[in-house]
Amino acid sequence: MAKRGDKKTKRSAENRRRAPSQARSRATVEAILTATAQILSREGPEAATTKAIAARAGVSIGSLYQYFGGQGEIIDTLARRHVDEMRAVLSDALAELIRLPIADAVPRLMQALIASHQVDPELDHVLHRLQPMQDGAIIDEFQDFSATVAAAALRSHPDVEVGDPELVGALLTEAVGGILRETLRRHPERLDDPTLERALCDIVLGFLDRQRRRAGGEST
Amino acid sequence: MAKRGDKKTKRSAENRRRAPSQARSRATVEAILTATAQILSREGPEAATTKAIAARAGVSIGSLYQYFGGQGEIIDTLARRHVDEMRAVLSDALAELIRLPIADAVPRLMQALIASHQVDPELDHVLHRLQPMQDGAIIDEFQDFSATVAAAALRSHPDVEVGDPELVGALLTEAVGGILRETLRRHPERLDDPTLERALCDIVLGFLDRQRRRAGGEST
Amino acid sequence: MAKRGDKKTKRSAENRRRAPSQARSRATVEAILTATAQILSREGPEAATTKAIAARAGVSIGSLYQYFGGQGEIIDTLARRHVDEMRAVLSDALAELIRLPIADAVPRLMQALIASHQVDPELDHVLHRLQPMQDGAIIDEFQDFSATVAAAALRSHPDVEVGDPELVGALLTEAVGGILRETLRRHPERLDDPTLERALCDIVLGFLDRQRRRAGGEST
Amino acid sequence: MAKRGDKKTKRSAENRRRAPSQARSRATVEAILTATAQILSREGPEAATTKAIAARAGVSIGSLYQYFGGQGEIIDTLARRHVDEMRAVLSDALAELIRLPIADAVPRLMQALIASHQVDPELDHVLHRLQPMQDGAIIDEFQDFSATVAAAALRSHPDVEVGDPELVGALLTEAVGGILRETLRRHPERLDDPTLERALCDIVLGFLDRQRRRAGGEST
DNA sequence: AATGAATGAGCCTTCATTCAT
DNA sequence: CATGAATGAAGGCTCATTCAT
Repeated sequence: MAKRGDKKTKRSAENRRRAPSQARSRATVEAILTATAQILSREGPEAATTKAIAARAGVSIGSLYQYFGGQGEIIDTLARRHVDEMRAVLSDALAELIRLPIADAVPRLMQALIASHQVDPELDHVLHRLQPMQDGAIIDEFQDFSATVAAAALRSHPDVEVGDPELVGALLTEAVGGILRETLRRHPERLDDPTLERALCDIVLGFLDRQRRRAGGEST
Repeated sequence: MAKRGDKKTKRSAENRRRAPSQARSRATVEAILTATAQILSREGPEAATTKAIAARAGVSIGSLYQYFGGQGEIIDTLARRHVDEMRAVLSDALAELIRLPIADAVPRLMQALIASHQVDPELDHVLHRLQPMQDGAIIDEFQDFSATVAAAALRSHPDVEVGDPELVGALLTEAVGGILRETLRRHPERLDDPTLERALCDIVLGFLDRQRRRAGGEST
Repeated sequence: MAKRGDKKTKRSAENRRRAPSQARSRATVEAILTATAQILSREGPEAATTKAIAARAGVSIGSLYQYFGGQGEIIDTLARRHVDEMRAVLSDALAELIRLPIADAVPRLMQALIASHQVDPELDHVLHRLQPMQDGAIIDEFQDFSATVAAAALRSHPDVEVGDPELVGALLTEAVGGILRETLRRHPERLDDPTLERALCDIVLGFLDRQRRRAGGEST
Repeated sequence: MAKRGDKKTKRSAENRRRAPSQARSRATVEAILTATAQILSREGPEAATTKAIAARAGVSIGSLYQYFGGQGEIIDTLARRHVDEMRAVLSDALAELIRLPIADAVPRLMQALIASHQVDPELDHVLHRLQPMQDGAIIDEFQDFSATVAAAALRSHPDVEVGDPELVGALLTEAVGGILRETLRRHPERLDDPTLERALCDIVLGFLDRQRRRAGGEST
């Protein structure tokens, strides 16, 4: 690896790869992505060389370039998939959230966030390290999505009063996300502890309590 | 970069460069560290090659190895300094925290955490990305320190009731740290908004409220 | 060069390049080995840098690592080939040696030793200089082989009486080898002088004479 | 090390060093040479960097260049000393050699050769590896000296008949030298075995026997 | 004289990418 | 389409030598 984001990439994005349409092609693309994900999470970013990816995928290095614009694109694609998976897990839990009172909705949301972070924590961590620092990193989309979801929930719940649902949604999901990522990285055993989920709920609900009180106090 | 944490580091304690004692030496060391910090925060980890560091520091590559065991050691030293600075900023605000009621102590603590995260946000972010997945990363020491400080505060305040001050301290600082780092990275303008600080306080105090209520409820 | 025998060699059996199978590959390998041999014998070990080898072989530096684990492995391979060649030349002359009386066998053996040392004297010399002080140097295998051959010859000839054929074989081949290498290195013109071969025979036969006499005298 | 004989040496021989005349200077020179010899024989040629030499000698790197034209000159000086020592050991045993009959002279000579090779076998070996390949290597002077001594002995002994004393002297000393160096390098334990010395004598005397017989036969 | 910080050419090796087969 | 040999820019590091102090 080690070269992502460098200026010396010689190939422009619109190069040669075709959209995989054949079954064979699709299988190759899958193999490449799976291989990359495995290497990335098991051996770390430095191990994810094109040679290693091709070897584990059981294809030739040339095939990598048949289907992807280069190493960076493989990782971007992987990031997109990973984010989509996390997003999907989160979405699944969202359907009836609106109808629940907030005290019930928050635990569900927390469970969903925990679940989505468990999709592939190592990969998630590696992708966070690998994505460019600039804005627009694919991996950041999950945080944005969570924030949006949270904001919508805050906005639609009549028993919640917050001044700026967008901001609050962002802050709360950043807080929860920060906790979850740190926990998964450094204290994965805590995930089995129901205390964690309860604490996450308390953070969110406690915050909303105070916001409500504050709003009430201000308006009185 | 891309090689930190590799297995092939072969420099032992013996042949490590001597601690600089002359004024000239110290200046060189400073130049190297400053140059590295600049490149790291402005151009990213990939740009921090030995050549680039030496060039920006205005010294020869050889001088890098006069004072550091290699590229990794430069970054480690930088990380240590950065963590120490952040820790110092946090510590400064800690003195009389114990005497204050929690509702006053928390805002102070939040201000201190905000201030410590402002020491060098870009560098902080890059160092977080540079850290290996395993435990023991230097940059993690700030989180550990914050957690310890928070735990001590929770423990020593009579108006706080939490079951596991260590865990709660860790979770709250992870939440706040997560928010701050994301905010600094993606929405730095929010820092000027007093809403942020208030929100952080609400998160912490709201959580403690609920913990207290829960504890009270359980014991009743 | 200068780095052979260092501790930092990190290439394990796993990631060693595959044995070349295609014709193109074999040609590249040959080119690399030939280039290395040439540089080694014409310009000395210091000149055998990877850059120089690749340049003379007409390949890129990367190709060196496609087929060899590194500079050291190229030289080891070369050494092995050289030793095998020398061994082959010596072996060819060995077939019917046993049936000849010792006075006829020794001249043949000397001729064979001379011939085997003429395979590539400069390379031989450089390889001797390159060898580490410890045991196990590839280049030493020729001496060991010669010693074994000589010991077998001594043991199987009824007109020879020596106490310790292994030791005597080793000493005589060391003597002859020492003479031949020095002669080739510093006085190559002497090789054309039939005196040399005669002298080598006289050394061996004279020594065996005395051993026989000593053995006879002792038993009488 | 590793750079001896390279073209890029920037300094010409007639550079700056003064002949050491003060006591202090002489001590420094000694320290440097001793340090170099130690490193060379104990740790091998790769370890003999100017830094290591200066460190072990307890002087600064600068001092190396005060007294020597560079690393190469240190080693050359060391080689000269080593050769001189070996030569001295050999010379000491030479005085009354001429008066002894050859059968008594040869054992003495062998003892002397063994003794001279024991002066510092490791250093001797390293110097052989380090000296340039071209003619005129300092380390070769011992062989030349031995050959000359041997030739003189052969010439002056009435009970010896050889056609070309110079050549024979060279060959015999090459043989003995080859045996001794190989023995010291690979089988140092054999030196304690009196068999070795006897074998060396037998080689020389056996050879001379045959030469005499040949000469006698030819003249008859 | 002595010191040792500074220099920088040069070394070995890696790895993303290309392209002939 | 697939292959993988070939490429070569770039990286980290070493070490003989210089020179200001």
